[in-house]
Amino acid sequence: MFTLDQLRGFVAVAEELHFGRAAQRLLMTQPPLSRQIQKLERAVGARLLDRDQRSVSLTAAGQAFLEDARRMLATADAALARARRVEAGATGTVRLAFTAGSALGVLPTILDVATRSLPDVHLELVEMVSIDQVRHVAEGSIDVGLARPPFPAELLGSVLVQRERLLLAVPAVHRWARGEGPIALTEAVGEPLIMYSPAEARYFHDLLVRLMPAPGPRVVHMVTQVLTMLSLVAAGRGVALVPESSRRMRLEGVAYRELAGVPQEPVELHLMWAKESRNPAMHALVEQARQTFEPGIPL
Amino acid sequence: MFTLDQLRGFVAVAEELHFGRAAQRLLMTQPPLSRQIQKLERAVGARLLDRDQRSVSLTAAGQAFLEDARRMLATADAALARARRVEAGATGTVRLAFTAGSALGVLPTILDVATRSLPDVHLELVEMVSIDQVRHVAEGSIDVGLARPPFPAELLGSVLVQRERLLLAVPAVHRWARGEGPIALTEAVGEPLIMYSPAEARYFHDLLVRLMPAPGPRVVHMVTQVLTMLSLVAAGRGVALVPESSRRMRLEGVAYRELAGVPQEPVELHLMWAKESRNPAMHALVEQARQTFEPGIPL
DNA sequence: ATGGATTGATACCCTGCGAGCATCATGTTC
DNA sequence: GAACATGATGCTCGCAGGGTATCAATCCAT
Repeated sequence: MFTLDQLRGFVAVAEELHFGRAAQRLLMTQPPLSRQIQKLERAVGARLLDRDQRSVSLTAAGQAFLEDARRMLATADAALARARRVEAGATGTVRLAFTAGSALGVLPTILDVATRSLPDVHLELVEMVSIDQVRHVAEGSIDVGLARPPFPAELLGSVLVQRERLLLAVPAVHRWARGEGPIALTEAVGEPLIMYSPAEARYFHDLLVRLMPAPGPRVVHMVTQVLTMLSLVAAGRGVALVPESSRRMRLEGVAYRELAGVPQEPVELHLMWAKESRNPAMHALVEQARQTFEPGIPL
Repeated sequence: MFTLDQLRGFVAVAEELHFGRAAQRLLMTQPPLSRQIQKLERAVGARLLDRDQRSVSLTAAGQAFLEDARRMLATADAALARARRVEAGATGTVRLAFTAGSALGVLPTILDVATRSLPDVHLELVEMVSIDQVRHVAEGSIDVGLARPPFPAELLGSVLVQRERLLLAVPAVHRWARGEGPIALTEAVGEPLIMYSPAEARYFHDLLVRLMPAPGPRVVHMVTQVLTMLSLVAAGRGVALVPESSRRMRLEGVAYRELAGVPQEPVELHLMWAKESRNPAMHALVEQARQTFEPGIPL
């Protein structure tokens, strides 16, 4: 088999059609170049150059081989550059998981930051609930997640990217739908409540259980998705506590009221990644996100 | 700069993920192989392999470089064969790219047509996803592609060679696996769905997004290859929508059902080439394909 | 805990590939 | 036919790269 140096020699001679000048261009003397070409022709098993003591020309086989040789050399250069860029984190692929809720809120910002500051990094998006994200990120099948706590801190790093209020969603036909101002949580628990499932939507479930005063509300449904929850509210099945960003869904038949008697912005969303991951593009993305969000979040 | 031998060494180690076995495969001992890789990494200027005393794995840069390395080695082999054929007086060569999916469907027919009507034209085959095909055909490093739309019409010509149905693939243990008759798409979206990646498998991704009714399915995985998709189905991770031809893979643990509520044959495959190419053998092949397929496709 | 097994990295040796220099063979030009 | 130009060949030598022996770190079984 031939070597890349032989290819470079061949391309130079094919372009100059002159061994001496080609050797000069390659910063070498003419004799080794001659032998390089001979060796290449033996390796290929075909005459590539016609040299008749006075001038050099390409054979048909040489013309065909020249194309391939140029292509190989170009690929070689490109491969170097590409590998270096990947290592520097300037290019590559990041697999990003997000919760359905974050698609309405902070995900567009993240995508914006990523495409602006890392234009050559390719993003693969997968929708996934928080606990599944934690598993996939820990396993390495996903690089970063937009998810809600808790995370196993020894494996995963995380940075807070969003805090938001909890609103009360009520049916449009409900007596509270037309009112103004906040409604006290103590008052709200008198209504039938649509609750989050403790398994798939553990974060919201636990958050609400912590906030609820002792007697506890009357739970009429347990669901996983905020969208399902709002559909049930619209159908008049009860009221629900939802993060403010879900208001952007603009669902027919649902009205929102502020809540009193709850912490100001209790709903957190984090960007989360495997600490020991060796995907430089992922680390670059996280760094960008950190710079964008970390100082900007009023705590 | 690196050498082809170093590339061969790297590819072997990347495939075996083990220096000893890779060295065995290359008919050499392990120490020089280790140094070959070190030298390659120095030449590239990036770590390509993570080796932690016990196991070897590819870095992100290594994954990117592996693709290029494989391409260079393949080009090297092809260049030898091509130069020899040209010297032997054989007429032309056509480099044909195909998607993994088309290998099961229309590719055999194309090969049949080509070898029957153009016996002296040599065909080089490369497997490649559609977007890569478009790039390579536009650049001229591939002559024709069997790919899915869209194509930039000002650069590339194309002709439809296949339309096929979309089937629902379900795990063999699923309750639908033993049934008969079509399943409505509206019913199917209730199941967890394995989806196509929007980047590498853009055609299928966009097609499914267009077909899906509003609430949207629960996407549990995003993959690029139909084979991966069917493996996940076989593993019981969810259901998938796949082109009918993939049925020929006969994967254990997967059952197929027809779909109702979708267009009859929504999956298209085209033969596609660079209009301004000067490869006569390529144009002859395209002409043959056009005659074979153009009238035969019932639209 | 401890000794053996596994695996990639190092030390050292040695062969041979390939570069340079000098020179040859052949063809062109005046 | 002499001077020149150009690619090929003979010879020498340095070093790239392969082999053997061995080390260092880790895993595993007892």
